[in-house]
Amino acid sequence: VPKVSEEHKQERRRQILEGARRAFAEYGYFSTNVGRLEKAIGLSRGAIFSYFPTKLELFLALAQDDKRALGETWLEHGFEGALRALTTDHRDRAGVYLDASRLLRSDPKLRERWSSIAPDVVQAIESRYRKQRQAGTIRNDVPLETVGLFLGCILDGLAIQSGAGYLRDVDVSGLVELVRAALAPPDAT
Amino acid sequence: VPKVSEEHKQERRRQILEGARRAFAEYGYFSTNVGRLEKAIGLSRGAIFSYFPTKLELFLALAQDDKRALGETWLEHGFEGALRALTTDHRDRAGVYLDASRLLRSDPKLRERWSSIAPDVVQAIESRYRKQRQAGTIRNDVPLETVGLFLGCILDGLAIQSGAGYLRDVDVSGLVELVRAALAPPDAT
Amino acid sequence: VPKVSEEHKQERRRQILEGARRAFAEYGYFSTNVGRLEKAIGLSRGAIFSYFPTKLELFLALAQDDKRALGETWLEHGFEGALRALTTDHRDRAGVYLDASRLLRSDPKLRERWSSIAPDVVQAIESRYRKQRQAGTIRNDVPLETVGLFLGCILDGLAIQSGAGYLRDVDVSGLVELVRAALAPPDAT
Amino acid sequence: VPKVSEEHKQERRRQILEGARRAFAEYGYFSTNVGRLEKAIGLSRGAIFSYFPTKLELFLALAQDDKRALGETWLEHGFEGALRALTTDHRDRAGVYLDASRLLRSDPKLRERWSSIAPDVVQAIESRYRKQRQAGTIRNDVPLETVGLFLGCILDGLAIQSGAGYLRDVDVSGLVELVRAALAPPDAT
DNA sequence: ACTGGCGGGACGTCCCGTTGAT
DNA sequence: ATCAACGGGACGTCCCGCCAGT
Repeated sequence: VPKVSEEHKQERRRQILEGARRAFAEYGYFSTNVGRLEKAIGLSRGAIFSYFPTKLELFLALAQDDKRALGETWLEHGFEGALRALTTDHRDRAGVYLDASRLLRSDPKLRERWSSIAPDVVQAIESRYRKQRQAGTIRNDVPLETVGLFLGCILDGLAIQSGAGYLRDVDVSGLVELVRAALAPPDAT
Repeated sequence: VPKVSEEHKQERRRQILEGARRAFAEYGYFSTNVGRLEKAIGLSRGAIFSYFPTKLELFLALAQDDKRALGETWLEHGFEGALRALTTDHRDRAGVYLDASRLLRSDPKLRERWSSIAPDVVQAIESRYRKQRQAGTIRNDVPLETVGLFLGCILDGLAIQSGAGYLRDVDVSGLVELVRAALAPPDAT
Repeated sequence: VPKVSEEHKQERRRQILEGARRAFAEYGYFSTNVGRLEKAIGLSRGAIFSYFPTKLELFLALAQDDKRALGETWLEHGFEGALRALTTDHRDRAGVYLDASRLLRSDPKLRERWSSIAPDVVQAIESRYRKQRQAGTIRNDVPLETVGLFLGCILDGLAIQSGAGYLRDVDVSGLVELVRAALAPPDAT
Repeated sequence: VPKVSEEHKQERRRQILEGARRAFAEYGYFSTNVGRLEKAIGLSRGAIFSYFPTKLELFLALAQDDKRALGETWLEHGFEGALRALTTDHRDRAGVYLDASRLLRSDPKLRERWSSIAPDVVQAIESRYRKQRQAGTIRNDVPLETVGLFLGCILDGLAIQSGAGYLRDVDVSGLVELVRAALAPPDAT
């Protein structure tokens, strides 16, 4: 018989993830020591490490959530919506995402793990663009892969630039217009 | 009377920076410990830290060099050249650049320092796009700032994606074509 | 809910201070590295530095205790008692005291901190000698300050000499007699 | 054939010792790193270490000089002269002396070495007090050794106290009077 | 004779994850 | 379930002394 309800555990888990996101976003993965996690989360080491075995696992769980969340935002509100989210609600997520990207560079095992996150969402996005391409909504003279690379660059690049600090009011609308123009079929006058 | 010639010191400095770049690119700033620096550089702690007071200063000197180098490549070989460089010769630079971006997020003092690097190159690039905009080579219905944001996103984004590892042969040509289309004047049929 | 009782913590604190005193007395402040502290205390770095933030703070806490303890011995057993204690029970304290004196020379901030230790005891000692001076028990043709300087020199000097090692059996009785003669009223035949 | 004269070498040696004294007095033995020595002396590592094999040997040579110098001052100007010198010209020497005392505590080999310094001067001082004792100038109801302990305590104690900083104008005259009274024959009315 | 680049050991501190106590 | 004391490894930096170079 569990002492606490399953809901309680889920609630605690959420509390830990939320606090951890704030800490990781503010200090970065490596500069976030356990003391800072404790403070940001409001629980002690023991509690935190009973939900996640290591600091890295906690971080990865977070990054995983974020990757899925960003993908779902993209699906639900379109690319523009994803961009806007990056500069508003998901700002902290962008920090985590950046750290994750950096960790991925160095560790092939992590890369594998990363690519297996939320495959359904990734495929849904891909299939949407494939359809748009076939329907002629977006140009089809560049490979679909390149379109993905392009959009990924914009997303990731915005994550970096929005964190640089000198971008208070990012002109997302302008950016979206440029992206639209880039992907518009050539004959669209 | 100095023990070694000035040239020798410059040579050593270059040796240290080159080795450090390899190490930082492979492991990331935080996971590059001094032992790895020693091994990658081929010198001892004593030598390394007689040229740079701290690991951070060494890293920043590197990032500074890279920011300028990328800017100069951009000036000399155009945006496409800069993109290609990122995926070929400058690949290691991209890793350093990514780490720098992450460090910048957390530290306002570093941000200030970063923005004061190579202002001449930055201004030269800006003025070039301003002229192109006035000449009608690129569209003028979006602010110059937004063009900068767009190009910056592509560059930074490519830096992230090229390091992710699953991009062996990046379709830079396709990417360039999309960028061209994005910036082309609307009436260019 | 704390894991261990308050008593346990006090006990641990005492254990650390006692071990640290042995180590500092034997090797001196600077030659007492953390490994020696661990060995002398019987706890690990983690434990020690969870009670005292730095080696210096640990040392200062110790010196503070000692200054107060010596003063209280002086009050309770008189100057002779303090002298005897220095050569017997407080021998380790003398070593710590000597190191503290040396540290104080170089650092004004430490000096200030030092002078604010156990002011009640210091004042009690002062007032005792003031009364003795007024009562004619000790000579009053030298300023009270000079008496303090004199006694302080004897105490500090004995701390040095007793540690020099070549003084196994210090003639404290003779020393006390000389001190008595020095302070006796001139007309006391 | 030596390139430089013997005088030059002696001069250099003196320069090194003088600079080193300033540095050691200001920072203490352990906090005086070689960089500070270089600055205080005006020579580089290489030069310094060609005259003294290690930092410790340089320090000991200094302390040795100081012990002899203080003894000679004592012989020449009496105990009062030695006391006054400690608070004026020899102030820096006091710092070195204190460090030496601390080092001696921990190292028996150093102790032996220390006690073999300037035996002639030490014996001259001893014999002077032996004569005074026999002549009845100072009391003879305490062992000569105790007199030595007493005077040593005063000297060492003053070295400590004069460095504490809160003693700007030390009442040496008063101190001397107390010492005189302590050693005066009992029947001296 | 003198300089200072350099090797490499040692230091104090930090920090993660475990464990025993509540 | 939660806490915080604790172990012990690893880190960046400092620093001494050597010796190659002028």
